[in-house]
Amino acid sequence: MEAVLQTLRGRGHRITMPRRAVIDALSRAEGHPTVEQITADIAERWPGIHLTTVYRTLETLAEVGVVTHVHLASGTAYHLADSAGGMPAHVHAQCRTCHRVIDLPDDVLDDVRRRLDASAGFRLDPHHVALSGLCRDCVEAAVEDR
Amino acid sequence: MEAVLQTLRGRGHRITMPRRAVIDALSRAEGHPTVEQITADIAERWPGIHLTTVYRTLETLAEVGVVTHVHLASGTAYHLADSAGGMPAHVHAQCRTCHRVIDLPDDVLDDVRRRLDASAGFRLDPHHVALSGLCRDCVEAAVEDR
DNA sequence: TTGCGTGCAAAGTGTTTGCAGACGT
DNA sequence: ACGTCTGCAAACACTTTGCACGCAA
Repeated sequence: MEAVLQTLRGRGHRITMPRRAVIDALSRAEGHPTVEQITADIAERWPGIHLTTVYRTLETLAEVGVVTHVHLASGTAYHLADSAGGMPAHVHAQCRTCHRVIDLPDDVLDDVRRRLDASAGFRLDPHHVALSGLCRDCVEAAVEDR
Repeated sequence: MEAVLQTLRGRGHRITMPRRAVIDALSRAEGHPTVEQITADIAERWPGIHLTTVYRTLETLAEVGVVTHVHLASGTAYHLADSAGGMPAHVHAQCRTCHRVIDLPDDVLDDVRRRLDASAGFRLDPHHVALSGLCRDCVEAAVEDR
């Protein structure tokens, strides 16, 4: 938390209540909160922080490199970067039925990445979008439905 | 085209001008058009077809299984399904700089899929979202910028 | 003739922008 | 005191919905 604030200040940004609030929310968040969820979480302890401000704050934090975002089928989710005390980098997968996000080992796409680079010159960024599919529970639920 | 119309009719749907127009647009489309692009393309030859109708038509065609969609970072793109005379199924990758969509062999994610199924019970759907990264041209452009 | 499908308008989402005032430095 | 940040309202892009009419079957 303090380290993140220092990074911010070092880059010429100011330390404000909304920024503390967002960083706080991200650091205590379990999974991969959306802007909506972050704002809701903040609202309980730091009332009056506007949704717009959360968007702008996340943008600033991303620019400075302390937050990362993933594109999910259901929207965009944020979390603290590894270097800022968040989870180590990992690949995301999302269930297209229940929308649960599953964290995968960071190297699951390494082979694919090598292959795409070699064959098409395409530099895969494994963290930027979530893979899509069905989680175990939803597969089982689908089977029971028959 | 005719085959697709038959499928539609067989499922109890009616054959209408907008539906012909959308199928026509999809079958002559080069890449992975968005709803916007499909509508624009249609507008030239079949004026007066409303954006709303294109959305609804695509929904119907998807329900019947003749069109497929991919979630790109920049929106949703559609194309005819393999079984409806479209391209064979393939994996998509999109450049996060120029937004170009690159088609990849359908099997690039097979290993990953097997691994996710075995380790987490997650059934990957390789076609539903596009992988993200940088295409060759944009990698080179980035290097030149230094 | 029946009722599905369409055009149009309007409402919904999720995100961004413009502006005046508040506040960190 | 300066200039960045914030709250608010409004604009925005994309997608969905309600409704009355028109047309496929």
